[in-house]
Amino acid sequence: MTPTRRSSTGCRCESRPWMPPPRCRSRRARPGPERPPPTLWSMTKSERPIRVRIAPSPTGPLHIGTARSTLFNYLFARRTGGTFILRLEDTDAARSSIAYEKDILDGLHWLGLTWDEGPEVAGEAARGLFGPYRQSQRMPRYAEVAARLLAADRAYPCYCTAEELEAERAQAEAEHRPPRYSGRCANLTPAERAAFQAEGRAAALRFRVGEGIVAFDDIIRGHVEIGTDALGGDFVIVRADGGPLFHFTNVVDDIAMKISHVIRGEDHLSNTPKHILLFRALGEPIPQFAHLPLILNPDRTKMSKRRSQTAVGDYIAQGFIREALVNYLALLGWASGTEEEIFTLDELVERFDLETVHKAGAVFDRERLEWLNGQWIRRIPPDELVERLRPFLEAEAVAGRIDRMPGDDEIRSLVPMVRERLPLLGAIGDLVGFLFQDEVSLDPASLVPKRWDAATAAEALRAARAVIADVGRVSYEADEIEPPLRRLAEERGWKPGDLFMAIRVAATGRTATPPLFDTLVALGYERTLHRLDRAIAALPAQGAAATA
RNA sequence: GCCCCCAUCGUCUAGAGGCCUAGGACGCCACCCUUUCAAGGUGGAGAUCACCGGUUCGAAUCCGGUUGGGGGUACCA
Repeated sequence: MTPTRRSSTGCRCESRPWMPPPRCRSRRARPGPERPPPTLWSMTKSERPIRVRIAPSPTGPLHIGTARSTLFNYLFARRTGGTFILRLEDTDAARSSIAYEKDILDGLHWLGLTWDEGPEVAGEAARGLFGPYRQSQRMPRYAEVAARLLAADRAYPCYCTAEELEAERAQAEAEHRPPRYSGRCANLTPAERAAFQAEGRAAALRFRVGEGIVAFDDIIRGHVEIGTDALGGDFVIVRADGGPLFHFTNVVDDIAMKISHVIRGEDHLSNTPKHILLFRALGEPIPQFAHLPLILNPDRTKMSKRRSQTAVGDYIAQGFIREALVNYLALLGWASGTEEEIFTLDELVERFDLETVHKAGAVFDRERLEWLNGQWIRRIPPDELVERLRPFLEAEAVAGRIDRMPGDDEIRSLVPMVRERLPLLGAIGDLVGFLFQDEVSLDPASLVPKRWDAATAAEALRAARAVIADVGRVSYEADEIEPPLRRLAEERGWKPGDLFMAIRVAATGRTATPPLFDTLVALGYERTLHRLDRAIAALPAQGAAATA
């Protein structure tokens, strides 16, 4: 066993003779130019090549937690030069669907997390020497391994029915005993087995757990020991209908795919002894384990659809971008140790260290994600942002919230004024949708700035209309519009802000918009005049008389 | 119930026995910038490091216990 940071001395430096002895410091605390090889290597120096996997089950859309596990596996693989494998656990035919499978694969591709072996790689055909990479195609293998376990008496047929087991469980519950399989079928004689079979009972296959304590050194959690008596008795590895079960398929596949490190959620920590027992029974090397902290609902329970938005697809649909989601997910449970926190995927690969993953669960904080998303939107090159924005504008058009779809040049011209104002790409319609609507609805009350009355507003809009008309279509630029309007305000003794607000509401129907003059230019000369006319008409007609 | 894991501002975290009167970020508040909204800048509030003991000259950090939280406990994954 390689030492972990929770080894008996509590000091990781003992395995690193290059460290000066008196001061025990991590490479993060003192990242000198001559820094030693990352501790990663000492953790993974086993002879086995590094091979990690993510094994999603297509029984639902891509979950945030799966995305995070995938990311950590990916970072570890890329950091160490290992191989990253994707395999589909699609044995649960009743709940699995091809649509979910597509959602998961698409989502992972969208995040930019590439794998080296899998049922499809980068959208191309299956690749890898250890396939098939979908469980539904591995049945012969499970049957073969199950037969081996049976032949070696490491597993035995169990004829108990679901009802019988349920009764046992209820009994245990009533007597306040931990639920546990009694082992009724553990030592059946051949005659007894024959009798059950004659009854027409189908047998499930149970694995003999045995006695003792299973210990392992988790890369993140340190030394863990669990007594086999806490495992609930001999567990089923193949159902009576022949379907192999999770713990079993998982181990069989990890063996077949030569997985060296199992990096997964903490919810599997308690199941790990079962897996280790299986590896042992099959005489196979046991991989290193790293159990990641869970992502939590605001009430600190395991993140669930009930209490949180868990589908990656929903985040995509709202306009979160991959850079932000990847960045955010990496920071849930891991920190670089520096004060930087904006990282690209490649930068994460350079800095990631499985050993410094935090141990406690982390509440998913959407506001922080949105902030990061805004940071990333501002960093995207303008042309790229046009590409990313287009689908969201198309969605606005389809939904009938805008009346025409702007061309790429038009979107491109909007970029400077929207990129600082978008927490989400999906906010684009709300931000500048008024540019692409034929008419905007006007609330006469909001047309009148606080310090003004309706008459002043009407008069100001008429004057502003004249000034803008005077600028003319040809020189209709922000720099041409602003000075004469400021002059107008000065001449009439109006606060520029009030004048501009009246124009803003008249032209856009809103009190909050991107900078006014750029907005008017984006709107266009004719449309601006038209909207000013409509606004003037919307104000009380006698307003003009009152000011006279 | 039993087993396992965990515990630093509301949230994400830094912290590896003296550098900690605990740092950063999100969010919140104020101010600056400013035509609105953002963005950006500056400042502020916000953590008796869950609690109690112990080890030590010295503990957020090491040890034990308590409490609290979470996860697991299927012929689900």
